[in-house]
Amino acid sequence: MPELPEVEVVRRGLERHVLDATIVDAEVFTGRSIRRHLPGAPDFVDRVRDRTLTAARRRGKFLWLALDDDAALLAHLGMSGQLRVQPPGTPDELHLRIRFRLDDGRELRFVDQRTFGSMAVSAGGAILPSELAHIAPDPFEAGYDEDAVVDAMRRRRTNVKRALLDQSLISGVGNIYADEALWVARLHYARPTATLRRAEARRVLAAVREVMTAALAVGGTSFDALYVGVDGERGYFTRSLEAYDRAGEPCSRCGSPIRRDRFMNRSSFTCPRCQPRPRRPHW
DNA sequence: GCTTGCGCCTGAATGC
DNA sequence: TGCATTCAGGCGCAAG
Repeated sequence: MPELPEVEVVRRGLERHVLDATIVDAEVFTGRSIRRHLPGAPDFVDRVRDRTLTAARRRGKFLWLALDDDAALLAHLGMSGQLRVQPPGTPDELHLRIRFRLDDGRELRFVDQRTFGSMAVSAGGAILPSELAHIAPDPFEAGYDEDAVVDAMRRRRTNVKRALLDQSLISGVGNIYADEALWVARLHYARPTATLRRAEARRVLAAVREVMTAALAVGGTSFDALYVGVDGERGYFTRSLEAYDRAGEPCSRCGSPIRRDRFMNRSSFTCPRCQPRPRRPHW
């Protein structure tokens, strides 16, 4: 379940291992994995063949490799996607979806069990692929304007967790870091955004940056050598989580058992004492 | 125009 | 033991 910190780790790995490499050929094994590349697999392969990778960039959970013709090889890892750089002769992974052969014999591989992830080639999108026009800047981008996010959030007629997960408002936050940030900020997920005081909105956005920065500091040390990837088992969320997936365990602040609710068709974890459910009406 | 809900997908975990 | 069901999650799009 890669969110922004995990995707950033992958981006850094790509920057380190495949920059300046040239793709000599590609194979698409699963059409669904390039469903966002509307012209289809033969076109996808044509557009990456003989292209040199000139930069590795990211916005929120999307990342892309700039190509030397100003196009971009765009990737979203979805829930289970991995990008791996493998030496020649490495056996194919069970869920290998796309293979890129590099000019030095290594392969860049897109591996994705659940196929919620995808890749595409965006023409002329080396700086910012047009597919990402509707994705808001993430909290670590130069163009991120936290005051503007505070204002936009308070104008929404929704609740604070839904707002955090809305990639058109702020990008890179998924279910896990949303719960962690809300715990740090002591806000309940169902709190209507329209009732947030400015200071509360600022508090939760600061918490988003805080939990992601901490995760990145740990995640950045978990990957090395000849592969870059998000490993579902290890390296990911080895850092201690305060709320997410801790149902029944004591809150580290007050000792109350963490509670799990079904919310928005997904799990939400809160401390019932530190994050009391908003009374309504709430002004 | 904005908000909400669903479908996509596979393997692990759980239930009977 | 074995089969069936539930769950996990982000995104895009349709419906409200």
